Amino acid sequence: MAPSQPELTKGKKRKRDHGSTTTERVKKGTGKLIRFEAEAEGEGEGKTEDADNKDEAPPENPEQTRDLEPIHQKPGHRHEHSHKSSLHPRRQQRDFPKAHTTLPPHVLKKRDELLPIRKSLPIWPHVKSIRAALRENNVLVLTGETGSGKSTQVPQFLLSEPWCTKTIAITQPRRVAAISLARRVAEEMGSLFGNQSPSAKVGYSVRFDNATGPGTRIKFLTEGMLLQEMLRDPEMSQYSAVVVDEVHERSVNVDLILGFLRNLVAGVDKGRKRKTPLKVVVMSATADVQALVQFFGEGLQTSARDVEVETGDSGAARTKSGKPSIDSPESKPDQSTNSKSSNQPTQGHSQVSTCFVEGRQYPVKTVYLPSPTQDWVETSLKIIFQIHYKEPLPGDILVFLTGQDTIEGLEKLINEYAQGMDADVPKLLALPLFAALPQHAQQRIFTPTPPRTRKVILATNIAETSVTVPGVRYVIDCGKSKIKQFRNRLGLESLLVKPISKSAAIQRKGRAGREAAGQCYRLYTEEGFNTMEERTTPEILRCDLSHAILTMKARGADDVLNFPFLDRPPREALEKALLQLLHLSALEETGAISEQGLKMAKLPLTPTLGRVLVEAARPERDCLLDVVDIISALSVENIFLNLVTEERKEEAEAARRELYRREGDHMTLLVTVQRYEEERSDRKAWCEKHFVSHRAMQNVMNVKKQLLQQCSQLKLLTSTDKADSSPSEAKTQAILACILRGFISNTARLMPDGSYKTLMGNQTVSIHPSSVLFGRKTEAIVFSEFVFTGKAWARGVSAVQLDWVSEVIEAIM
DNA sequence: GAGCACTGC
Repeated sequence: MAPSQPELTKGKKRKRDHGSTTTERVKKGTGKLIRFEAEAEGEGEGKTEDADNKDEAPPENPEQTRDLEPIHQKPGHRHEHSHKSSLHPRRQQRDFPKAHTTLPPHVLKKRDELLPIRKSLPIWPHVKSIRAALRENNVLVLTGETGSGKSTQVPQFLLSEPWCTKTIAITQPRRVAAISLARRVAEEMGSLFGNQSPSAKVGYSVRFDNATGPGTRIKFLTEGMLLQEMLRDPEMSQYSAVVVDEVHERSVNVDLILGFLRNLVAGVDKGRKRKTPLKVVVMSATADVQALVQFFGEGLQTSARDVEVETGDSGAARTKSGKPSIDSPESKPDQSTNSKSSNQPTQGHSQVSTCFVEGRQYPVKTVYLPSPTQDWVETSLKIIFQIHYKEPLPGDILVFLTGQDTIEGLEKLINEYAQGMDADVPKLLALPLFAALPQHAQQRIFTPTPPRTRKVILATNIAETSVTVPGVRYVIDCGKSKIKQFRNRLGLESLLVKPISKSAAIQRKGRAGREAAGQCYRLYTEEGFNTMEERTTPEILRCDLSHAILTMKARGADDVLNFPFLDRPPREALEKALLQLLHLSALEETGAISEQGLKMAKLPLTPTLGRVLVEAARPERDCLLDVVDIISALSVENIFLNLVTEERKEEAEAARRELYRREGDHMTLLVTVQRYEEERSDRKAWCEKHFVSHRAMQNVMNVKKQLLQQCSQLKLLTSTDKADSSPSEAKTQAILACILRGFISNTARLMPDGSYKTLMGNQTVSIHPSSVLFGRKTEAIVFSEFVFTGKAWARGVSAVQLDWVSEVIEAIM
């Protein structure tokens, strides 16, 4: 039962990553960071802290970090940079606030407190080489492991550079990260934050929340936000540099950003050349340096060849021989920055620099199972109690499982077994953690552990990247996760339990070594580990590409088959998506983006939902406001609460009956949103009464507001349409026609045997039990979601007439 | 005839 202890580490004294004197500092620093991450999870975002000093401007001191003694210069003694101002009129134009006043004392104090922590970060000694690298070249690939400090320090290092006259953008995959990093950097710089004051130098931009001002020089934003900006301002004229962080996570958005940036720095975008070059820093945790360097290096070389052809410049000819630097960082651990352009001084800016920064991590011992198991719940249970009896407190346990059901199963078992423990054994506190859990329940992992208690956090993938659980010294990893996979042929998504990659396993293990030395129990054998894929398949290789391609077309990247992909999706997947966009009339027959397609690309919606919206704005449909309500409800998590017990389910059914519509789920959503809005006194109580999620409804209202704004910007909101509180028959038909136009590939007809078969593809589908049409028979259905979980399910279903469907199909084929 | 990893605009 007990997993074997690995012989390698047994009895051997574990070596720390650093000496004992620095350990204290490190611990202090780590602790701060974790508290700060935990705060960011909460509401309010601490915006009040500096609020009473709104008018006080911190000193502008661009030189401050240059000599590694940034903060020790007295405020007010700032350097004058008249030469810089005359060289860069843009800076004057932006009128970045100047420091005529002293800093608020508490802001100063905080800044000075943080300085020693900053200085102890592994990235701090690299400041000179990072700056030199970007003076020499326009692209830097920086590899920094967890805890290196790259996300907070790199933008600060670059701010004082002569080329940096505008703003630095730094992207994050998640909202919380963008917001909390911005707050941290503001504190470190002794600046106010966000839009507290026009002089605030650090800000962030995430959906529904833009906290930037005229003085913003460092701007943290989500990847999606940057992409939207890139559609509106193709040259990225407000930025001197773009830092792309967490590239190793390889979201579709990051892949698009990298492709666009490569074209931009290489100047291959037709007619798009910036006056001053854009500096690009690509930051990644794992050592994918070679692929990234090659990716940008090839682009630069192509452009250098173009220059040669155009100008006949003999100097440029030499670029051809200048290969991009492809040294792996591990091979040169003592040489922090590599650049191959030094031997070709005439060829500045045509190469890619690399930099490797070591991480900060305590050692973690790995323990494998002697033989494979299928029963993770049972095995986890044994290991949890084995750790609990054997290892001293403190030291919480983090268990990685695949989903809600296994988590709840294990939680129940732990609680049962824990009751049988002797009174002298410390208590065990099992805490589930998954995204669908209400916010307050998720917050429980951040509350201090009660005395003589060990926390056991039972988590999904959410704890791998999104949430940092404090206090963990033991990790149990089942080696699997649920992965979404798009099937091109069927056009449906499936969620499958699959083995994780080696890099994910290493990431999970690392969660045990954030605060002290730890242990990682892998519920698989060492051989099992060795057979795992090296890295997780990037999302772009396993998702529906229609949205990505629409974005590319909207940005003028017309030749999608030759787009610079870091990983090129199979031709079949690209063609499938192009065809889908053609059917949606987002593209012309020639493949060029249509006027309609451009509007769809600018909406924060999938192409299908975007198409529904655009259709609703047409005069003959004239139902935009109702459709916006439906789309808003479809854009958020399920607005109807999931009930567990049979009794509560029946209660909910009865309470919701007045909302249900026989036309299907879409009209039911419309009525629910309308009734919620009609409720003027207590919407929260209304939600509780109808078993509707209040949080989800608040999100619906946010999305609705944003969509209406964008509709008016895109000149879609010009109709005479009025939302009726009870849509007429004709209105209902118009609404369903719009839904059909977007989801024509998601239609099915009733077969004589009572099953449904899709009209395009002849696939059997079933109406999902969550639908109001579950168990009903109607001649045809249209559905907004098509998922495979053991069986093909249609979710978000409306009843339609077969001849409506045929009409649309004939029109587009 | 019964289900849902995680982000994000």
